[in-house]
Amino acid sequence: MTDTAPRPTLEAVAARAGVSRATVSRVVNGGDGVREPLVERVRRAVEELGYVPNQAARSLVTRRHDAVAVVVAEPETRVFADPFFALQLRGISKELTAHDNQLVLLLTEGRDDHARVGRYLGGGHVDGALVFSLHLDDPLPELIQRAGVPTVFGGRPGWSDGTTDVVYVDSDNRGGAREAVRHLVGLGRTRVAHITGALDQTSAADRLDGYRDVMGDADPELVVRGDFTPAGGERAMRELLDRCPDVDAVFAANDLTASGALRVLRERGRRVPEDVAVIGFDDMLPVAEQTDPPLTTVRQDIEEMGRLMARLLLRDLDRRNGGATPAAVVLPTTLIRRASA
Amino acid sequence: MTDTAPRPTLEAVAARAGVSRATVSRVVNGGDGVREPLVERVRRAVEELGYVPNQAARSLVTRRHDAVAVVVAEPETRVFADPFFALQLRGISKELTAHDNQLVLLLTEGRDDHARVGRYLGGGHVDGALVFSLHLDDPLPELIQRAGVPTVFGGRPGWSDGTTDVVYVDSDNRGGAREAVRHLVGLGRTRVAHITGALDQTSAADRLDGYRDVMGDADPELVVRGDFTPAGGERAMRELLDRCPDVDAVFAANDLTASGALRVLRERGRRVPEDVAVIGFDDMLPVAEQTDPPLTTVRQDIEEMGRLMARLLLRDLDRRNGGATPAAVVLPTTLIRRASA
DNA sequence: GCCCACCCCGAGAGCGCTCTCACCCTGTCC
DNA sequence: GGACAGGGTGAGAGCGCTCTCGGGGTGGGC
Repeated sequence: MTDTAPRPTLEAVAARAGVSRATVSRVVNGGDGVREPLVERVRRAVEELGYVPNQAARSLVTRRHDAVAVVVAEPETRVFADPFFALQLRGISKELTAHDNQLVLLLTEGRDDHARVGRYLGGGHVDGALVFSLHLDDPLPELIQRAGVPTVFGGRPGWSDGTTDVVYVDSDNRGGAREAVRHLVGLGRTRVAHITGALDQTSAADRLDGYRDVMGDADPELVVRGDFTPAGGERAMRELLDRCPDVDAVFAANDLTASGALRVLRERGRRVPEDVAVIGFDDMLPVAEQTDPPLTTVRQDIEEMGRLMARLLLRDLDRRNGGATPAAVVLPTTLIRRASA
Repeated sequence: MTDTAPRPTLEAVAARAGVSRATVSRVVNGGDGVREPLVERVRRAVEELGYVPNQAARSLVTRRHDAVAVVVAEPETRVFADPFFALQLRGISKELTAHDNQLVLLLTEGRDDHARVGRYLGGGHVDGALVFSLHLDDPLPELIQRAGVPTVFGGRPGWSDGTTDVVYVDSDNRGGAREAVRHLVGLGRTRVAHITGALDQTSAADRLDGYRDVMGDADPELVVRGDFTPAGGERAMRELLDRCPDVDAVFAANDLTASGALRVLRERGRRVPEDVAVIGFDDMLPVAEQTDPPLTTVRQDIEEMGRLMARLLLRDLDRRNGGATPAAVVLPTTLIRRASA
């Protein structure tokens, strides 16, 4: 079954078409500078023999791999608990295959893996890397920077405060948060609270900043730490109700957090949205649509983020071909109105 | 920043260590048959120069790539709506990196992509493939079979009815379903219904079979078609309540379906589990733990499935080294008791 | 003390491809 | 009609590695 039929080489195709290896190579790579009849003959020979170029041999001389690594630093399983990652991956995949690039997936498990990833990226197996760096103190980005591989980050890396020329794609967390909080205020709510995400992640910090942009530092009691999980949302909501029983709106750092908050509100007999309006973030469908009531939330186009990351990286790799130097991109968000606010 | 420092070659290391290329190669690949002092010298030279083998050059001669493709056929977004896929990927990744293999991810979008995948796999870029074949009529498996690449499937492929020697890893859908239904019967329920999954998938068919193993064909009215989605679960539950108002238990094909069913039950004023007991399948955490009441469900060790797939494939690739021919593996499931049944 | 076996190591031939360079052939201009 | 472009094609080198094979050194047995 697994008979290893010796795959035809360029040589074989050349022989069959009655031309030189060089000509076959030219045809296979686009056919520029080869006269039509010859092109045709070579094409036929390729077809008949079922020739497929040997990528290893090609890379050996071109020093290109047409492959990019996707690095997902994943100390916690959170990444896997939502479809965020999968959607982004999908966007990346689409864009990469559209440009005949392969996607090499690198999942890291704990610190020990960092060295391995660094070695791999430095090892010149891929032309570039797409990196999801979630935490402020993640040593991975630096390792990668050192490896000298062109890289695009998913989400603003914690250490990139305008100075360095790091390329990343992020959604407008701050702006989205502002819109959500403004919506709550527009509803006439005056005691608008915020349950934060894990603040060692830039997305959480940015959302908090957005909240503050609108609410100022009015009542610090209204800001409670969460951690992006439903359990964290429950805990925070309980604390909030104890501390500020008059709270009439909650902007949660993400939908998971919001779902936890909703549960506590119901448990304590607060009606949503009548007594307390709730807004989440992410528009994570299996959650946002299934909560009771369905969640008003801030949507980000996650798949587009992935696609964009890939596009920026490929552009960077093609820079020599006159492409512009890519810069960071921040995608807009949209408020999705459902029943909770 | 992206200075292309010419990476050191075997030649360079050899020169520095004062030995031949062959010796360096031997050391780099394990060091068998090289005397200790030399090994040491070479190691040092490698270290000092920061030598990393050129994978392309290596593959060119060994005809090995130490890379396997993971193919996810994904006509529908369902795959992405749950963490199933991500967990499996994680198991795969762990096992592969433990054996120094790379993971090349191939996501297919619609039928047109099949050809591309076939070409890629046939193109000898990877040593083997792990394929998630969800549907009975999926043409992908055949394409892959034809490509002659060693393959392990995730989930029993529809056409593999014992005859062919296809290798796959699946969980014991039928057995798990039996256990769930038996549990319901053990609770004293007599009108146990089943909301199926999308029956063009073997997992759904197997779960239905498991249900029938226990309930027989008693009352065909009690079996309603679902499609693995919450919406499908709602629809089916409504139909069920209309048709058989005396239903006192529901075994749903998965947790998403169960969550939809729960919503309808609450809406119609049926108490769970007092009036109607509900069991799901998958133990999909963000859903199963968040439903009201928390869902009793059948857990499968998804990450382990992934790990096992990778292990079987690697074993297959190593068969020449005396490893046994791998066969299909079916993993056990466990009933997780929460509040809904 | 000699021969043989065995173990290390180095030389060299490729793996399949790209790419430069030189050659040739056609056409054009004077 | 001859020289000169200029584009199309082929020859050949070389990318960095593995692996076979042969030579030389070492040790053991008689």
